[in-house]
Amino acid sequence: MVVATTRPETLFGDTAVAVNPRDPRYRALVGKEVRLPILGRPIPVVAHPLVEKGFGTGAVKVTPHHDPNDFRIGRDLGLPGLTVIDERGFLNAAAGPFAGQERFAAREGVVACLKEDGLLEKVEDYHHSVGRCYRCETVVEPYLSRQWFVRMKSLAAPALELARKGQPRFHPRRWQKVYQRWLENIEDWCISRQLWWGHRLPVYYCPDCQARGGSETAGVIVALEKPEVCPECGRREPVQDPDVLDTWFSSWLWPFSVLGWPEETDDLKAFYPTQLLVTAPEIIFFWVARMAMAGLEFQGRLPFGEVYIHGTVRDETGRKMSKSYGNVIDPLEVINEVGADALRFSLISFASQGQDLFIGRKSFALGRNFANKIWNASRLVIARAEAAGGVPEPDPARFSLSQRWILSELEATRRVVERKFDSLRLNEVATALYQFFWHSYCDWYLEMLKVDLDENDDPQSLAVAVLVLDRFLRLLHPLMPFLTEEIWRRLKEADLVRDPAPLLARAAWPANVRGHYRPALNRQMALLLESVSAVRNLKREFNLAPGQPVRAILVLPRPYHKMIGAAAHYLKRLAGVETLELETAHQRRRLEASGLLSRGEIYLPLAGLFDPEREIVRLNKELAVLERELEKGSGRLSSREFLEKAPAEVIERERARQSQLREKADRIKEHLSFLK
RNA sequence: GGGCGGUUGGCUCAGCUGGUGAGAGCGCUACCUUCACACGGUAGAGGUCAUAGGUUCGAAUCCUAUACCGCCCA
Repeated sequence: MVVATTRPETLFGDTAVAVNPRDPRYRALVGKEVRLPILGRPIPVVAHPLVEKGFGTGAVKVTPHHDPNDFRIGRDLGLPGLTVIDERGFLNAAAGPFAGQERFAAREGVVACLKEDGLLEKVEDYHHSVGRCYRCETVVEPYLSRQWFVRMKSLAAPALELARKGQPRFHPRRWQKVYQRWLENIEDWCISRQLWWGHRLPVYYCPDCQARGGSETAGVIVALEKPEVCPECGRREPVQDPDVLDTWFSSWLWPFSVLGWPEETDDLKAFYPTQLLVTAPEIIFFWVARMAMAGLEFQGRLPFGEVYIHGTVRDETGRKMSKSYGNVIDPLEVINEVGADALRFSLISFASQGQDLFIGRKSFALGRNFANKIWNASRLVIARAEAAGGVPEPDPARFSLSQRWILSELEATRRVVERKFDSLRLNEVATALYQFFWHSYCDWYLEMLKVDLDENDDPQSLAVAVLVLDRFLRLLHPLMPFLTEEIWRRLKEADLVRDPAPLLARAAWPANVRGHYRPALNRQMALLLESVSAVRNLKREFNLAPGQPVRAILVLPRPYHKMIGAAAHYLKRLAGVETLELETAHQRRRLEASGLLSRGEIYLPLAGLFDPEREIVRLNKELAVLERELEKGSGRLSSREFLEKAPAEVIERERARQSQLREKADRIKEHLSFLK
C-alpha cells in the first residue's frame, strides 16, 4: 500500500494504515495487515470516515501519539499508540536504528533508507500549513503528554441560566448569542500550559507510587502546599508538574481577586459587582464567560451587568493589531506626537457600535486638530474676558438672538450627549460635541462675539461665551480629560468660572436649564446665517474679494425685519455688507445678482461687475435642481394611494415643501425672464 | 463544516424604530497669512447607497437570492 506523508520520521510510531470505509479500492484490504518499512512490524489496515478518499492515495499512516487526527482515529478504533519523538525533538528507542537522531536529520535518513529498500514511490513538493511557534518560528511537533482539565459543566450551568434571561446585557446585542452558545456547548478547560513562566500547577507526583502503578492517579497529589514527603508512601519528596496554569486561570478571578479576595474587604463590598465591562469580541470566550462563571461560583453574583463589545483595532491593511504581528501603533508614541486626549478622542470617534476600526498613524489628526481648535478658541475667550476685566452675570432677560441660539444649541447637544452615553454610542457623543463646538460655537458664535466686542455692543456676549465654554468643557471632559481640565483651571484662575469643585473631574454635570432649549429660534437664526452665506457666495460667483464692501438688499416678510435689523452689524462684518436695505418687495434691476433664502431673497447691486450671462447660467442650474425635486413631489402628491395611506403629517410636510419649492422656482423664473 | 459581520462620494466611515431634500473627517479645486487657530478661514466640486428580485403609498434603511471582502470556533 502506498501512503503519503510530510513527516516520514514518524513512521516508527505508526500503528495502522487507515482508509475510508467507502473506498472500493481498499475495501478488500481492511482487516488485513501490512508490514511497516524499516522495522518490519506488522500493522493493521483499518477503516475510518475521517480519511478522505480523494486526498493523496486515499490511504494514510496513523501515528496516534504525534498527530491530532491520528489520535482520534486511534482512540475510536482502540489502536495502541507509540511515542517516538521526545521533548527535545529527538527520536527515542522506539525508532530502532534511528534512535537518538534529531527529527529533521532522521527525516532525511528515513527517506534514504526507503529509497534503498525500493519502497519510495516519489518525492514531491507540497504546500501545507504547519504550526510554528509565533516567537521563534520553530515547527511545532504534536506530542502526547499529561494535561490537566477543569470540568466545566457544573460551573457553566448558573451562568447559562442567567444568559437565557439576558444577563449580562451585551452591546451590540448580537454578541449575547455568541456568549450563550458557547456556554451551551461548554467543553472542559485544559489549564496546562507548556510555558517558561507562570503559576506552576499545584500538582505533585511521587515517582515511587507512580512506578508501582495500578491506576492513572497513582502517585498524583494535588495540594495547595508542596508536600515534604509523599503522603502515601511517606518516602520521597514529590516532584511538581512542570507545566504552568493557563493565564486565564488567574484572570477569571480578576473582578474580585484585585479587590482583596478571599478576604471580605471593604473594596470588595463596595466595588463588586461593577456595571460595565468594555472589551473586544475575541475575549468573550476566553475571559468574559469565565469571569462570569467564577463570579457566580465564588461571589454568587455576576461581576458586571453589561458588556460593551467594541470592534477589533486593525491596521491600514486590515490586520488585527497584535504584539505578535508587530504591527501595533504604540499609544505612547502617539501621545508624544499628538497628546493623550487627541488619541483618546480619535479612537472614540472611530469606534462605532462594534464595527472594526482601521487605524493608521494619520488617523489621529482628527483628535489633534480638534484639541488644537478647542485650545485656541478658549485662549480667545479667556484673553478677551481678561481684557474686559471680567464678565458680568448673564441676564436672561437681555439675551440677544445669537445668545439664545447658542444656549439652545448647547442644550440640544447636551441632550444628545446624554442619550448617546446611555446607549453607549460613544462615537456619536464625540461627533455631537465636535459639530457643536466647531461649527456652531467657533464658526458662528465666536465670530459674532468678535463683532460684538469690536462694536462695544453687548458685554453679555462674552459672558455667554464663557458660560457655554464652561458647560461644553464639562460635557467633553470624559472624552478629553486633560485638555478640558487645564482650560477649566485657567477659567477659574481668571475668575471667569466660580465653582466650588477643585477639579473639573469633580464638577457637576450640566443640568437642563429651563428655557434654554428653543428650537423655534433656528428659523430666525438660519435666516441670518443664510444671509451671510448668500452674500459670501454671490461675491465669490462674481469674483469679488470677500472684503469688498457691497450694498445688499434683503427682501423679507415684515415680521423678520426687526430681528434682522438688530443683527445688521453681523451681516456687515461677517459678509462685508456696507449698507443693508430691508424691503418687503423688490423690483429687480438689471445689474443685480440675487440669492434665494429659505423665506426671502437677497440682492447685490453689482453695476459693472455684474455679468448677466453668468447669472443666467447660474440661475438655470439652480432651477433645474428645483424642478427635479418638484417633479418627484408632485408625483407623490398626485398618487391616490399616497394620499390615502401615508400619515397626515407626512402629506402635510410634502405639501408645504412643494409650495416652498414652487415659490422658489417661480422667483428664479421671474429673474430669468427679466435678465433675458 | 458551523456561526457572524461588512459592501454608502478618491480614502476612512456615520446614518438607531422605513417618511421621501444622502452626512462627517481626510483628500481635491479656488481664494485668503484678517490681531484664537494654516493642526486655520471662506466658497465649491464630488455619490445609480454592491447586484437582482420582493414587501410597501414610500426603501440606503425591511425580506430573499447572488457576488465580493472579512471575522470567530477553547
